[in-house]
Amino acid sequence: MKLSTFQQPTDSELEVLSILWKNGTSTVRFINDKLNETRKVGYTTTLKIMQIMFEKKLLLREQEGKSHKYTPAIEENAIRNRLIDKILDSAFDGSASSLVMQTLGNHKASADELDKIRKLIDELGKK
Amino acid sequence: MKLSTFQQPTDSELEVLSILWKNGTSTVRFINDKLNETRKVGYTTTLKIMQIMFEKKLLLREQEGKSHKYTPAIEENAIRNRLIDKILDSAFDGSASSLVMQTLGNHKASADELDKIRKLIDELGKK
DNA sequence: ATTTTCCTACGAATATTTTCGTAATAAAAG
DNA sequence: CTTTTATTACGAAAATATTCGTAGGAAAAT
Repeated sequence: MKLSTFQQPTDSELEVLSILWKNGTSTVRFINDKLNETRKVGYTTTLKIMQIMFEKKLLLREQEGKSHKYTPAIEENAIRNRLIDKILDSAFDGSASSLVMQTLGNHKASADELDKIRKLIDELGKK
Repeated sequence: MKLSTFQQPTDSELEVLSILWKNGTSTVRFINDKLNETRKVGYTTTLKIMQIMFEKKLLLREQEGKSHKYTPAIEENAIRNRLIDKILDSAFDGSASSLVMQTLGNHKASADELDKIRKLIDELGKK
């Protein structure tokens, strides 16, 4: 049993969260610069999205001089699980093993990574 | 290398596709009934979505008396891969093994399924 | 001290997705 | 034959997400 304690982030919001998870607490300026490494986004666009995220409680913020510093209010793993659940539900008939196999089949993993996965499977098998 | 030959389905469109993949060629009426097992949706809403999908070439259709029968124009696996790529990119830093481990960690798989995955890993390891 | 730069807040325009009402018409039922 | 039912096409409303312009003001540069 798990109840939804936060709103599902949109695609744009997820981009912002990813940058924050990777780089830690940041300003709008920093996030906007990062986004612009990939695609053109206006500063006020990013600002607006982050303000909305703050309202939705997806981000925390604190004053820092004239500007704000933002921090994710939710854990990366929570969102990861959410996303996994969503595609399991919508496209994999709820079958986790299908998702796993399809993923492994289409994306190279190093011998090292395969080993880690094997170990996890062994663990899971024991119980 | 793979280039995008079809448009990404929206969430609603994906629901329709799932039903079609599971049940085969169907009418709007059938899809709408299925959808209404889960949530309330008007008939013309479903009709409209399927008409748009036809325009986008996500569905094929053929006349059948007064009505149409629709068939998916794209393969389930193509969409599955698309969805996997998307969340890998947006939330898993591109790491397939992270996605796999997170999935296994959070969703029970039967001993049988675990076995199949193990075999796949062995296969992949050989190459 | 004045100008320029940088930030927030706000509102509105744009784009996209989802929803449904209405009209036309064909088929089925009576 | 007439009425009821089922279906498509179409357009537009509603809901949601994204984008950006403008104004106000604080800080920094000149």
